Amino acid sequence: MRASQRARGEDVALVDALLSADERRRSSGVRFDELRSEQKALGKLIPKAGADEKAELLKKAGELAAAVKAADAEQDEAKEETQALLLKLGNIVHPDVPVGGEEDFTVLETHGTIRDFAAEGFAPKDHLELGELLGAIDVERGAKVSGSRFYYLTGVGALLELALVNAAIAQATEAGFTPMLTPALVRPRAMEGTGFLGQAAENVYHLERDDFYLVGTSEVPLAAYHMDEIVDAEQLPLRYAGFSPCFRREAGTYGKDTRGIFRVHQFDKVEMFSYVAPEDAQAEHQRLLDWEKQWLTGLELPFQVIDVATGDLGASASRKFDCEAWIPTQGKYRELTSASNCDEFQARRLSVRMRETVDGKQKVKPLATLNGTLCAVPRTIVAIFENHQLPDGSVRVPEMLRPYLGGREVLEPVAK
RNA sequence: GGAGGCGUCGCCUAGUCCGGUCUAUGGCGCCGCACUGCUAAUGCGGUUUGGGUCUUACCACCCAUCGAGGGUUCAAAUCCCUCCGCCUCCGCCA
Repeated sequence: MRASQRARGEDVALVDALLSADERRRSSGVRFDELRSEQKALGKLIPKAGADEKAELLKKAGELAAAVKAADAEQDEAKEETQALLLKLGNIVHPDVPVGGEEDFTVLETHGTIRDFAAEGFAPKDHLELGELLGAIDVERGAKVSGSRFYYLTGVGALLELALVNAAIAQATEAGFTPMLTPALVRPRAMEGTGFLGQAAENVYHLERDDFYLVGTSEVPLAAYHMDEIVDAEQLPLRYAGFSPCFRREAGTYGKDTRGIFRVHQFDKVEMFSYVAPEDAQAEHQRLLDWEKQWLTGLELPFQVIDVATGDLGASASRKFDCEAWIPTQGKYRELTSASNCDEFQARRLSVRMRETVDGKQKVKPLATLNGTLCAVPRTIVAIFENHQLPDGSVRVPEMLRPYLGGREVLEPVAK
């Protein structure tokens, strides 16, 4: 069930059931084809037949029709079972992924320098305290209006979000991504195909009356963008930078990260999404990670890159690299971005395929999809506030961001 | 929200009233070949997608596919139902 078990091959029973259901699907399909062929041949004779001959033929045709119907029903049933089993099966985990739970990740790289606040002679304030001093974050009214884990970004906080989003979209566009504004409400098929209705389902908002799901990331509408399409190999890679609100129920996180805006029910995010040939997926995964590193480096944040362990992978990723920024008041690295290689998992479920020519023959096969966070706004704000704070509660604006904030170099506390 | 129209194998399109002759028409585009200094033009042939059987491979054949799913029937692009999408008009609205 868990990814760590998948890695050790404990889904063997599921795979066996899947294979046998698929074989049943195939064999009943063959039988259906044969019966149908017979039926068609007989059907051609009927209009031409004489009166007495006709009665005989109609009787035979009636029997054949019943047999066809039965074979068809069996085929449908086997197909359904195959599909149901397939949807239960998680992606195959990359062999290099560390086995274990959330804490069993491997640190791949460390970047930047952690500030020594003691040496600087002051104790760092946490992001909420800073946010309130700057007039940037209002969680009290967020809770009044919408409940816990909701917030307002106000004044310079709102400007900072817009600056971050613009900077992120600019970087992605520069790298060749097509900017996309996506739907935040999707149909069940998009949600299921992307892999969010499995063990992640409890964290998804659902609008029962209209049977819409609120997306937790623009990965969903971007993955489903080419649903049921066949893409020419020459068009790959297709790269999209989506910007959308993200909604997460955060079930089972009571008491976790309750302060401030680190973990919230609604936030905005710029997400990178790639469609590539399967053989190019690993290289693309690395590229997505590189773009994330470029982004965090530009924001002058100290961070580490981890190889997420099997138990924390989710259903759709075969491998996941997270970039975790240092959060001074927590004394640890926390996830800011996440790059997943889904291989053909999502493409199979959403029926996105590629057409390539091999030895002069056209071949259609599933392609690979990958996604990576560029900027999840609230967490990025948390990291910027805490890492770039000054003794008086001001926050230094990283140089890269200044053009997007009207040249502002420092955010300063406002009088209450 | 109300009323009406529409959805055919890349694009356009015939066929749907009246079920079997649809193995889905024609044009455009595209691919191949021929012809021609080159190009163009012309002629001939090919050109939905998926699955399967057979095969070293090529080929050949079978089944499904006329927006999707169901139903009626010996037989459905064609008749009936549900759903999805698009268009027009009305209402409401940022």
